[in-house]
Amino acid sequence: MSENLQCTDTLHSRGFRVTPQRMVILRILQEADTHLNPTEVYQRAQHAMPGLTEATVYRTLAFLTDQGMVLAAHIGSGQLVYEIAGHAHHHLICRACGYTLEIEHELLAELYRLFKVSTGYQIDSLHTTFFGLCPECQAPELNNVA
Amino acid sequence: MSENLQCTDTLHSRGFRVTPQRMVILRILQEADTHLNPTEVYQRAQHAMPGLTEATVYRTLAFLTDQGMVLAAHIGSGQLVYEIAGHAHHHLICRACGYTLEIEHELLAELYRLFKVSTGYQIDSLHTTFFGLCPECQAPELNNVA
DNA sequence: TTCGCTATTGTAACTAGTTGCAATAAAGAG
DNA sequence: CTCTTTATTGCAACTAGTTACAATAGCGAA
Repeated sequence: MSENLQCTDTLHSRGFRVTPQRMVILRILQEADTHLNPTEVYQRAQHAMPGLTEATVYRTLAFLTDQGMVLAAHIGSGQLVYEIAGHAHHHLICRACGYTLEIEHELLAELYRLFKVSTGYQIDSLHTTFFGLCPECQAPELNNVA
Repeated sequence: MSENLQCTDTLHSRGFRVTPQRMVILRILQEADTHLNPTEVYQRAQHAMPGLTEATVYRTLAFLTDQGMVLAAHIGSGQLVYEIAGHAHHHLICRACGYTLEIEHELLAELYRLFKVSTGYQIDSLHTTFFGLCPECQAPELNNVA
């Protein structure tokens, strides 16, 4: 609830409007414990607000991402998913079983400093995705000899 | 040319067919000095092979990516681009001007080792994209005081 | 070389995502 | 409370990307 109030203030102070559509979509992302793709957001929003269109969902997600209230990430080939902007974190996704692990941003902070020093680029990706194999899915390929 | 022969052998040895469509698309990616999106690949392919369809371009790019001959990367919101698989590298993209810098994989190797130790995940992303601000685009926001 | 198997392509219909524009409604002024 | 401004929405048409299925064509076998 307090998060919603905070978002309301932020929007007001930046000259944007607080609309029920935006509040519904923010609420959905806050209550989700994981990332959602636009269609999932749309489906959940239908319950709270049957008239809401998919175009508005796409536009609102992009808008909230621009405002830094929501983080967008790519998972798999082309799928964009969204998540409420909380603690900065990144994803390790197993490309075999799809299991997703969150890692703290602090693990990448040193890398970002290295980028800054060696290239001048100030990186601010807060939601980077890395693909690989989780421990379970490495096993069949490596340990089946014995 | 020798790269094409190598790809031919690889496809044969894995039981896949060597088709003119695949060769054309591989050639285009080899001759491009940068990454291309599917539409750009399609347009260039039209010259060499007018009958080629866009569906085949999408399918072939996904296929070549699966085979490890081509690398796919996300740039911007939802755009997937492709690049011939050569040296492993990653991208730093300026979200203000869009300028893209390549960085060697070696810079991320230590991070991957850290992932492996702390989570067990064996990361193999060879084409990760980081967003931020390039040195020129940082200037107006930071240095305009004096 | 010819044949047969089947991976691959092209077609066309489909789903996903975007955008222009008129209608609506948030929010400040009176 | 009412009016005015204009950001935002819904609609509908659009572009981008995917997929089912029949036709085509690699390529190994004879």
